[in-house]
Amino acid sequence: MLNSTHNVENPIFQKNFFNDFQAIIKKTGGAKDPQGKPIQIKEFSKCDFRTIFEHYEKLRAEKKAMSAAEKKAAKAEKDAAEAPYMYCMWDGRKQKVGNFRVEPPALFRGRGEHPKTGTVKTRVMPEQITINIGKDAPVPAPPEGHRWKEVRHDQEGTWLAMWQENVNGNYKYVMLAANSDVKGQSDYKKFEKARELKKHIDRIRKDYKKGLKDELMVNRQRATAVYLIDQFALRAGNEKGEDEADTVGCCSLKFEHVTLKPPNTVVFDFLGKDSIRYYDEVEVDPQVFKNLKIFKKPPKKEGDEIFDRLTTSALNKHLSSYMPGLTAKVFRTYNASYTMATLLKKMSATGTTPEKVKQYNDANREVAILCNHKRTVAAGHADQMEKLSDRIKGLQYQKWRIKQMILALDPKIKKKKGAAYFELDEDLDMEWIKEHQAFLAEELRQKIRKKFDKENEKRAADGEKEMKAKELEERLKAADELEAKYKRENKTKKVEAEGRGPTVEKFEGQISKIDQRIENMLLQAEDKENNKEVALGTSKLNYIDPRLTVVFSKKFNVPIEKFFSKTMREKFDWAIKSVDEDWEF
DNA sequence: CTAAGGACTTGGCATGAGCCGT
DNA sequence: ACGGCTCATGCCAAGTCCTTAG
Repeated sequence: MLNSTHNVENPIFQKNFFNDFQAIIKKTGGAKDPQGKPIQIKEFSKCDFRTIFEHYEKLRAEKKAMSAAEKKAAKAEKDAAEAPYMYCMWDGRKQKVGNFRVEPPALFRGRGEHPKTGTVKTRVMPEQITINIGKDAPVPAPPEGHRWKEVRHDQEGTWLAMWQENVNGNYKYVMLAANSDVKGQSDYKKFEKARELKKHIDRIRKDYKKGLKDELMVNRQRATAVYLIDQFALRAGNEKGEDEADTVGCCSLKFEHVTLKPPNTVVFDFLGKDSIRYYDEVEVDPQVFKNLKIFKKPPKKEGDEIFDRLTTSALNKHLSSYMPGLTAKVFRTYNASYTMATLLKKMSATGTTPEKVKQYNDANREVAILCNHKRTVAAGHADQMEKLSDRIKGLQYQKWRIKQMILALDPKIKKKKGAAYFELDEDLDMEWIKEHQAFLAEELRQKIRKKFDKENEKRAADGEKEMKAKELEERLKAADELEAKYKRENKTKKVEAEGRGPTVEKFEGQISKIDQRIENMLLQAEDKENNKEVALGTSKLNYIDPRLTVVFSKKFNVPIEKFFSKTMREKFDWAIKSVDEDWEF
């Protein structure tokens, strides 16, 4: 991780790591110099860990350098070693296990400004691990010379093994994979619960609207919080400890996270789960605005909680009075799925498959934005967009040339199709075209060289004589000719018909193919740009009722594979086989 | 009531397999 | 067949929420 400068330069990371490092050095007999004399290690900045880093770099390089056959063999070996742990028997049925590997030792990183970043996460020993297994099942043997912490026969829990991690004292569980029966059932239950909320939502909304004016401050705070959770899909916001990153949700919002702009605009600006920034400027119900103003009234100041009379458990207790099992997070599921359902319903079934997929993704994106699912813009995003637009332009240019070839075959077509048809696209100018032509020529040269080298390699291998450099030069002339041809075309604005037996029909066929490719790439480009800082995966995986996607797929006749990957199809198997196209959320 | 314990879902991101255009 | 790139997948951290203890 020496290349992970973002972490390594963080002073908290350094301090936490160095404390643990010194303790471990001490515990393992102290440090020695090359002569074997004991020495004290006192300063992090004087330590050079590069040899460790280089060691791992070397291993990486070796792995990368393996031949395809070696890689295949290594993978087969790994698969064989893992095979016994991949599945378990659950009530007599074979089920896939999710995370069957214990987490290896590492430096804890955490997200955001985590006070414990850099701490050494130690190796988990069998003595720390509790096994949960059927009463009559044979207990798997711990590693030689070790024993399990405990063997339990808990019928209620869904975990197979459990341990406590040393950095934060969190529990870690080995559970079944997402495609297992238990996980599928609980997923189904989750969405059914959200659907049930539909029957109560009007009453709840009416109630909290009324509650916004409640005399009792506790109730008024509660109603305001439910309003925010329902309208803006905020998380519940449990209290957090001193030794965790400072993030908030609804109930833990602080004074400085909410700015009021009269008459009724509210600006939210805070770090939510995973220290992801939530920023939104919204108009709210006038009474909500008034309430927030009251909740922020002096002597309240920065650092104080807005909902000081409210806890998540009180809020959830209240919610459960409307409907058993109703909690804050159900609103997120409900509103996400409801939004998706509404958007999908509005769609028309016209267009090509990529267009329908894009429409679906657009709806998916709206849900992701609602849930504030973000990602950092990929490092090469701008470059990638540039490249994509160049490829589109390249196709437009290619199309223009083919059109000129049609004219070369039959100049009379110009009148028939209209002159505009044969004009250059407006985003192509001569400067770009010249650059592009140079690029195409260079590309051709590279190709020729590569082919030449390859043929020579083959000749050498077969014991034949290699071709001379002269031959390469000869071949490279093709690129020069191409350049000359472009030059001529630039001058005369005419393009000779290329290919064997060129006909207008053939060219038109090529053009419509290019048109289709351009269309697809434009969609792709738009999607990419819109998605640069929105993560669609989380909402698709956890919030949008998969049955909505199945219905859309059936109704609009788009294969489900366009929306769900293989693992997702397995996870949502219960949904895929349960609904027809009339199903509604 | 609060705090801690415990079990489960949700979340972003690194990575590596496989896909796609050439 | 190959290399670049995309996207699926695994990883594990960080939430939610229930239960239990005091």
